[in-house]
Amino acid sequence: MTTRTSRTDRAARNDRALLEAARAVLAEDGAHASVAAIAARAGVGIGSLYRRYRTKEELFQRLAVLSLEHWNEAAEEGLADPDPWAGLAGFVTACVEFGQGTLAPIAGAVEVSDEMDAASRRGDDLLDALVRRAQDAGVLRPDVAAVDVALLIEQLGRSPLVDQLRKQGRDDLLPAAVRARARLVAIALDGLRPGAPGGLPGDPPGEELFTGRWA
Amino acid sequence: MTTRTSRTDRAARNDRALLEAARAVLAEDGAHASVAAIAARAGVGIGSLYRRYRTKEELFQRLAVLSLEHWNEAAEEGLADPDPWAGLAGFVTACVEFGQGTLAPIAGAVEVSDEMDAASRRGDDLLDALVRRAQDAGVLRPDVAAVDVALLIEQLGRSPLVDQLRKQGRDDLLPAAVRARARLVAIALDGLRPGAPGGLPGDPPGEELFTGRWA
DNA sequence: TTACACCGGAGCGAATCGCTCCGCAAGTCT
DNA sequence: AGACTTGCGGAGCGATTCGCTCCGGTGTAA
Repeated sequence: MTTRTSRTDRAARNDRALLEAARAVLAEDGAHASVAAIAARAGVGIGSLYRRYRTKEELFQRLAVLSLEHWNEAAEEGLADPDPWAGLAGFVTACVEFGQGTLAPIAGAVEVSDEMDAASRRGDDLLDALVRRAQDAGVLRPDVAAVDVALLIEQLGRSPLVDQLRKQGRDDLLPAAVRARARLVAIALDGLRPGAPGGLPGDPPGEELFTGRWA
Repeated sequence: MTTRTSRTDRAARNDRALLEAARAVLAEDGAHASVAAIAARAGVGIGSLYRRYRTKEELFQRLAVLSLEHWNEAAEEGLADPDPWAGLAGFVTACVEFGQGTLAPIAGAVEVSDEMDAASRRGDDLLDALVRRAQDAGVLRPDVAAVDVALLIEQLGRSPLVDQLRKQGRDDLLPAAVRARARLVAIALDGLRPGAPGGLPGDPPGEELFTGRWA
């Protein structure tokens, strides 16, 4: 049997491909990523891109919303885990693997909508809850602040390890790079557990440092 | 008394300013950093830049050499420390604060000279010694490889926390960003100490993943 | 004062940018 | 089946930015 692909099916698939391509190109090229590069990677014409998103900014804004939504969903899944440590660790891992932080280059460029602002505040609250629950259970060192965890995710989530290799066409090394990043995450997570000999230097930084807030 | 500045003094100062500016702009703008931006930040005319470095590539190559030299000097200082842990921790801290890893965007672009190749291999050996000494002393978890430490430095050394804020002109937040980064380094270092409940996932990755090798 | 080494930046051609517009292929209706 | 309609792809637009050259101006040394 031959499966017919309707026009709307095709449009939806193009949209998904565009968003995924945009994330990849943005991670590789930074804030100056061109729409031509995004369309090419998605296997889509420039015209199709501009029918779906009227400007480059509109596409980037959509991307930011998706990023915030993923953050919040991952945090909710973490809170649903009965084990406080596993919940926090799973959240951090999910965010790093998703590439949370690869959008940082455009954080100051896109205009913040009300929707983004609300999602961002909700993400703050969810992370706070995740951190406080782990600390109350005694499985997270008490001197780390929620913003420390957020910055850790942002820092490890943008991955030269993965994105840059892909840009250079070294696709053969990609699986190794993903494994290497997982090891770094494991090291950082171990550093978050209680029992460290010394405390953290300085006071916790202000929340405004975290570009992932988009607000 | 008025201090006379000779022509050669001025030239030397311009050269230092150019290199520092190049590092800063490269960290902020990525691989597509323009020579105009570098010259402007250095407070120097484009003409002066092109008298000292005949092409953009030549400037970037010089930058890579400086980066390798700093790595090796920091590693030697670490080995000179009688305390194996303090030596390793100091090395990591020095490399992160120097911004080792901010040059990663151009790692695949500049041509590798024999000088760079030799310095790179020497850097590998120094790091190996640093890691092995700490593990033999029992102050570094045995399941981390030297390349894990190298990747950690590269990942934390490129600092959106610092560079991106500077690009956005938020100089007021810079000290806070530096402190925040120091806290992340402290967390990661604690994760490198022995006594973690679980081991690291997967095998240590191959050395070829570390772009800082420049070879 | 004269001579000149060095500096700064206007401006070159080439490349790339975001974006528009239209010819064409492929589902949908009669 | 044939006409209609919808959405796709990419050539090409003006504007911008790129790396780099080249020369008039500036300030030091003699």
